Amino acid sequence: MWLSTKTRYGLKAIYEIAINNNKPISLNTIASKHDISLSYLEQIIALLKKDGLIKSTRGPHGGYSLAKPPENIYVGDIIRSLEGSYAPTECVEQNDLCDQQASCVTHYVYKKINDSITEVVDRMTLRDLKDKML
Amino acid sequence: MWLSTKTRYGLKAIYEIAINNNKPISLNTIASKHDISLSYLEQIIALLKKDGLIKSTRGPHGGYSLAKPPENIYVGDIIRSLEGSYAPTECVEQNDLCDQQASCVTHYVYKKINDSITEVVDRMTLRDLKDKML
DNA sequence: AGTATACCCTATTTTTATTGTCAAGTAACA
DNA sequence: TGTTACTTGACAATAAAAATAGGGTATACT
Repeated sequence: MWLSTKTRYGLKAIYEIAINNNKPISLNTIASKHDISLSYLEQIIALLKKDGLIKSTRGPHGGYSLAKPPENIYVGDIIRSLEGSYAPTECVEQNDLCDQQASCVTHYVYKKINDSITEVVDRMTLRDLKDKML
Repeated sequence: MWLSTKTRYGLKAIYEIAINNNKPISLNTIASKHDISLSYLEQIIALLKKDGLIKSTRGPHGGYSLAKPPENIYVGDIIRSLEGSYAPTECVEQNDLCDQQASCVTHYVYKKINDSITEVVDRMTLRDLKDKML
């Protein structure tokens, strides 16, 4: 299991935000529904906000809502925001780490894996997920 | 970076074994070539042996060689032997962990990712890697 | 027989990252 | 003007990964 709780909680959270249809939803609501500590959820949600995927409304009846239409928010964006990277190795995400990439057979394997994950997550949007569950 | 050094070192090692063409190669040779501690490499290689991917020859001129033809050894087998699992979440590898899989949108995402990795690693054999680098 | 080589096994330590908790704020709005 | 809710930063607990250490056993070649 290589996805951290940050990503797992965060993905659930942004999906909750998405299905709330533009009405702000409070972290308290999400935290109690999914049994996550509020403090921890605050840290997680801050990542998604920093990367411009969600926006916040303060005060009573405030909360979080999507910063753009769900069809423009890719699962890949969400995972990269929360997890940082889903690359199986550093040499795949950081090209200058090793100068033998061209002749490195293991790098070839890792790149194939990374590409196949990208293929999945950068084709899938929050709109797709919403539609799927209706 | 979610693949452990176990997998990274181990994959390099079994590839070295594979390109040595049935002649046993010692761990000392591999360890010094790739700058890995011998003790650590021993632990790693033991996993591959336990799972029947390589075999050992003791004594002088001994070492490790493939237990079967390279076209019958899949990269998926190697990674599963070394890493245990490449599933992004537990709920993907262990079905009885959560009873809401059918209606769980995040499970859907994780399963898609897992399937795409399987697609890559269970199509790739050590023969393919050898051929690629010739 | 003796010795060097190389595999074999288990325990322990070090290091690092994850997973949270806690506390003290700031902003918005009814 | 008080309540709701977001914001920030420090830090502790835990678990896993990464590596070290040190003993042993089998085998080939003098």
